[in-house]
Amino acid sequence: MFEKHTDTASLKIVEQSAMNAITIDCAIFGFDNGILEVLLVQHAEGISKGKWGLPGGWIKKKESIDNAAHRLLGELTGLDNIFLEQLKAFGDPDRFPLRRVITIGYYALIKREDYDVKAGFTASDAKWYKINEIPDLIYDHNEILDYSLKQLRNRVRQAPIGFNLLPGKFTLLELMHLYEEVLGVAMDKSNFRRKILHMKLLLALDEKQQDVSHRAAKLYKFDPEIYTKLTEKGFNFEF
Amino acid sequence: MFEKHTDTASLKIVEQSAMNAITIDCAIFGFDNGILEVLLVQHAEGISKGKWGLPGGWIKKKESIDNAAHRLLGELTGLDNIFLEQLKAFGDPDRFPLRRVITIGYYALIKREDYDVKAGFTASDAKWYKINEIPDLIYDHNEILDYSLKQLRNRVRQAPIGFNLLPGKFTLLELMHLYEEVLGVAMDKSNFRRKILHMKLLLALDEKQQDVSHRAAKLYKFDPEIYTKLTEKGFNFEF
DNA sequence: ATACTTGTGGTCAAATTTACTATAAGCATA
DNA sequence: TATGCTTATAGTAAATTTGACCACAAGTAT
Repeated sequence: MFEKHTDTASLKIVEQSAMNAITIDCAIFGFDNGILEVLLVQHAEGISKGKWGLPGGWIKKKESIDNAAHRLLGELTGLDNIFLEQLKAFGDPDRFPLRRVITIGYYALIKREDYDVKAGFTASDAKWYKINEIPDLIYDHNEILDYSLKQLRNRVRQAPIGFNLLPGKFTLLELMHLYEEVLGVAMDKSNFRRKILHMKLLLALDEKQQDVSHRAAKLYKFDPEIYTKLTEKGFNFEF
Repeated sequence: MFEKHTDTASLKIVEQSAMNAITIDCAIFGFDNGILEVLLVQHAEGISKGKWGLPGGWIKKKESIDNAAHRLLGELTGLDNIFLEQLKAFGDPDRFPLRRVITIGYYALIKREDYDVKAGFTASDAKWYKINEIPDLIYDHNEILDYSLKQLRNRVRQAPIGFNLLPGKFTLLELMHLYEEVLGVAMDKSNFRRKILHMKLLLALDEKQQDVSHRAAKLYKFDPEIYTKLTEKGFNFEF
């Protein structure tokens, strides 16, 4: 289970089977209604009781740090095969108030439609926050989150990881809005359409939007085969 | 002092004042005569005696990991203010043979003209290796080095960090050769010249090459002021 | 004086980007 | 059913950038 960050309590939680000076903290991004959000969890006890932070936890002695991150992520969201990348290690000597703990930051992208808060986490435990309405977080979690966002903005321009935030089928305009929101820029829909279609990374489906009060747009899906072919040759996702 | 990697010996080296399950390993790149090289150090004792690896060391209890990396780098090369960036943490459970140790990878770029192997490191202790002539390294250091190289190739296209490998004054062709070597591509000197000058990132000096047996090229230097201005606006260093 | 090497300044066609305009398709309302 | 509203989709023309060249300049070496 992802630890609900605690202070003194967390010290007791470290079992024999876990590394005791290294944690994992993860910024989980979701995209809902055109808005980029991040999943935060609330401290249950300790000196930071009531404060919010990134979900995190300990690394077991026998698992790799990537595995630990995937395990923790699965325990919190119930999701497997989530897009997850390591950011870097954060190691200020007094980032953690009680003793020296280095944390390894990760960021994850999930499809909100698949997500469901798991048992053990009530609505008051875990909550989505808009990325420009982030409160004061515990420890150095604001710094980690800022870095995550920076990294997300960089990576999204290098590789088509943005798809991990969208449902399986999406319209070109939804995709464009995602890029606009993540990168914080305005785009021209006509030019975006031309550019993205020209990459041949999308598969046009024989399906259209439903229940919209205007002309329905064609739905597309992302073609992972073509993607891997393109990444081998190296390509650029600038907009 | 950067540890000359040892196995059993290194365990004793960890003093009270250092974290005992986290190390730092650093890929130090240099550019000499048109060739990209990396600085490796040799094991003095232990089960990997004679094998080469990345220089590394322990993190003191009271220093940040960035500071630790800078300190270690200074101890080995005698250089301050070196360009240094964290890569990420490497944490396979059995990457280190004797117990669980997570390492934080860094990469650094240094100007070979400034570099001098420090006392305590003889020629047989530390040596520059061409990046396509890397031997089998200890532990997971080949993986770390591969990742460094990948990161260097990525970063060099995003930001003008390549300058950290060149002397203070350089010709446009030297700069181009650096990019050709790092990225492994061939470029057109005329087009390169046009593109790089168009960025207005270089300051033309009133000086020319000396002692060359052909027409001397104009020397340029990198203008950090213009660079910071440009980075704020965001720019692209693709070639 | 001549050949040789590298530096520097161009050209031109192709490709891409940017800023628009125009039309199509569907829904909502009068 | 006609009219307008909204979004989807297609196109166009100018500006910019790229890629593949060529030509001459400025030095060295013979």
